[in-house]
Amino acid sequence: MNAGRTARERARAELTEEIKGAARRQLATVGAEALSLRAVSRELGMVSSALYRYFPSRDELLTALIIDAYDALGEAAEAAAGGDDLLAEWVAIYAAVRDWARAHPQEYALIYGSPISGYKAPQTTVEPAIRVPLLLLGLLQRAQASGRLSPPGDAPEPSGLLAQQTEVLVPLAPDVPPAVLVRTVIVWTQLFGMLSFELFGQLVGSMDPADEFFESASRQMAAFVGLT
Amino acid sequence: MNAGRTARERARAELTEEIKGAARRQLATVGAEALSLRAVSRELGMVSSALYRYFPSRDELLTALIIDAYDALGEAAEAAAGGDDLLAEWVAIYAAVRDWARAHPQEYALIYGSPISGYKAPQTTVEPAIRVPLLLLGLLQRAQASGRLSPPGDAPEPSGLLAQQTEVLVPLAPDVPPAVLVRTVIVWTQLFGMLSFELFGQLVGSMDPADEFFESASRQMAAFVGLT
DNA sequence: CCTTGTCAAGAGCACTGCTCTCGATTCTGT
DNA sequence: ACAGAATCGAGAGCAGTGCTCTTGACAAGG
Repeated sequence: MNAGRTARERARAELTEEIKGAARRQLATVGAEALSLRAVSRELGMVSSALYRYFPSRDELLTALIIDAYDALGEAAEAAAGGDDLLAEWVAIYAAVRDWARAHPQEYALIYGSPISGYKAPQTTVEPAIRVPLLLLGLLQRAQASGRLSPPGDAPEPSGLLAQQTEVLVPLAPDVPPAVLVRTVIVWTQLFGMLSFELFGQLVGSMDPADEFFESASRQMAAFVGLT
Repeated sequence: MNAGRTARERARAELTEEIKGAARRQLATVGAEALSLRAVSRELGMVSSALYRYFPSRDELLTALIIDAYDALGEAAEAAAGGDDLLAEWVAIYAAVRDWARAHPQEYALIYGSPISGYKAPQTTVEPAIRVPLLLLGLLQRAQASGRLSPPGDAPEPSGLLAQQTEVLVPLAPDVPPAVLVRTVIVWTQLFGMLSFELFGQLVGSMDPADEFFESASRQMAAFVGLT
């Protein structure tokens, strides 16, 4: 693990982690757009310009934080997977995603909120970003393999461009019928839409606190994709 | 309409609008968090401190823009309503919401993106914020009244706290059964989750462009709430 | 040992939101 | 019609920001 060769390299790796830690701590209190390199450097007892030895710009620091956040969320979700009851697993994944998001609202906003102005997400963020939908898709694939997936009869077959786009998802869950793949995307957008509404305050006054609504939604969405 | 009494008041109202216009224009290019009072004042050929005669702070300006955005979106959605075919109306509302959002991505991000750091939405934003869900709910109420609503049999009855929260929605659509009210909230979160994913780049690589996916989702969500 | 690369520090640039003061203008009550 | 009050834009200034460039100290490898 700690195979940093020279003392310099080890010191550099450690300091890089410390910077991210301080940045994450500040992120949690003031939010992403108010993240200040100078404040981070103050917390670490160094001068702001020294940070640029480790991150060439504020955006690069944000990118590192974004990737870390996607990975943390992905790990939290994957930790909730497993077990024999697929429906219980589905509901547990929903709950784990929500728990992580509520525990790290600013990091959630960083990855699912409005894009930072002038900031273009590099390709490296794509892979960690799709861990959760991939997890759901994998669950459905296992369900299909074990005969626990009953595609609802009213799920329309995708056609045209939509069918073409659905093709891309087939390798990820070869046995899941296309109609269910489309529904999985719908369900995926519903999950994070619901979460964003809760965290960003759109539900205040109606479904807040959203515990029971969230659980009900997770079960209804499971039924929607045919998971029983 | 233009009943500003004194010349001062008329000038003030006009300038207030001009400031919002310039701010909106800047918003569209640089985004919300990079909206600069000084840049707005420069565009208007005045000094930055003068803006504080019209908006006590940057946040107040943002609040005004937020309310305007909610209202613009609400109007766009309401303009798509009407007609005799309720299902077509439902799909048209979805399309209108999407069209507005894609035409005004920064204003959309302003209201449905991550909350601005340190900014607390005042109560005045609530009413314009719920115009779209209210529109959908009203449509379902009309559908129920004309017997066009067939609540799916598998829609679970809300219980406990969820049932209690659903009560709040009953006055808005008295004839719509509680199970459908819960589903309407689910559908509402799906709509804006899907839209946020498209606009914020989460769908790139899978369902982008999302035209066909969006239409399919709108129809499947209509069926989900029982609209035929 | 001694060159080479890396490091933190500091000064400085252009920008931000916001406050305060200062005259000038406009409105309002008499 | 005129005096006092309210409102206006302009300007200077404060504390903060991201970022760049230069300088001198230190460690790594030949």
